[in-house]
Amino acid sequence: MPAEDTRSRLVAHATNLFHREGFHAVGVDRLAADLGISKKTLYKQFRSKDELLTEVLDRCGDMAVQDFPDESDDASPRERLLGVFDAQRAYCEAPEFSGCFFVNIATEFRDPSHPAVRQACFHKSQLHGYVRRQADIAGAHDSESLAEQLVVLHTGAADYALLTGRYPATIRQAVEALLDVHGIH
Amino acid sequence: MPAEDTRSRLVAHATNLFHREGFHAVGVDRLAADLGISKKTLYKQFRSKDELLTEVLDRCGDMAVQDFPDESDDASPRERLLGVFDAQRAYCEAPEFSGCFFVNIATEFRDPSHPAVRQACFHKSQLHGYVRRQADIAGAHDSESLAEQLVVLHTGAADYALLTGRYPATIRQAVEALLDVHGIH
DNA sequence: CACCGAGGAAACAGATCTGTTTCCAGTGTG
DNA sequence: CACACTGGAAACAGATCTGTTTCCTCGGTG
Repeated sequence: MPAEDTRSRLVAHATNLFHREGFHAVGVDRLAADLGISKKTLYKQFRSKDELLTEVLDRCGDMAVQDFPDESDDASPRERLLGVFDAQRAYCEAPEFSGCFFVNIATEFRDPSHPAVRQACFHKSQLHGYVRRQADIAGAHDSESLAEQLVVLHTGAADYALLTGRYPATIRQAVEALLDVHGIH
Repeated sequence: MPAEDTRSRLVAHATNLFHREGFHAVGVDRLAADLGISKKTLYKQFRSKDELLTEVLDRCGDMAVQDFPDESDDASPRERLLGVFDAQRAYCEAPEFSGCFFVNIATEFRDPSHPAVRQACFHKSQLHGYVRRQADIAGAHDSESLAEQLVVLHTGAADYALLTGRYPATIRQAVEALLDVHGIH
């Protein structure tokens, strides 16, 4: 098997396990065994487990943004913003859902200077920017506040789904109420 | 020093450290050393580190409810519900704030049957019940939905404060919008 | 066939944790 | 003083992790 395949299979599997069980809970022995390779091979691809995590975080950061509705389609800003939460709902209702990956990893590494925590902040800021752009297009009078409010709702909804096992059904109503208040129709 | 003092000092200190750095990141050696006692004494008070965590969680569960505005005072339900977020704001802006303790610990123990995770759910359900009671008193037409929405906002606000280092200033406006929608004036 | 390199299996080193045990110093009491 | 008890310091056992190394097997190539 080509080395690149081994590398990407490692990143993919590590993403799953780190997300579902946590970075510290998953040992490199298990990662290697699951993929039918030896630790020797793993450490030839990545200098350390931390380097593997960095690659995992980079990959997830890229993927998360793709879940936002395409800004070049012909939907209205309101529809796009509601679409963010529809996409999140689908994400949270998947059987393997286990919380926001970035928040989970950031909780494990409390140190704010750790790359994992910084990546989590960056992801939130990407959502923030997306909301602001949509709100500005729609002529909202305070897109900054709306963005903050929707980011809070977005984060809270994932937590709620994780703790209760059910995505909060009334989120959509709450989002619509906030969009109405900010004049986005 | 009386044994009871040692016990409660242990619980208090463990609460701080488990909250700020995580359960697994804080060893019993350090806990004992910080308090100037030996591990022997610690293990005479608690059979295991897990038993200490159980006591910590019980104590925090009791304390968290006390942060909700007293239901027997003469404030209106709307004022009480806004007061929940004012109290949270003060909590999040304290220098030692490091996220919702229950969510943090629950994230460490992914197993939903673990007492820590159950305690986290219980705490959220207590907030849910509080909101519902206030909403029902105020004659809301759908107190269940409002409770869900405010719990999501509440959880998300703590996450936001943890990740960004700043409590979301526009939460109050969002809460007021939702209260308005549900007919609570 | 002879050789060589890639990679698996597993031992190993070193660190770090929980929980136990040993030893000893200090203290209160007869 | 003699004795018993408390609790600190530290060694220890056993587990678990990361990362390294050793040994061996197997497949490709001259």
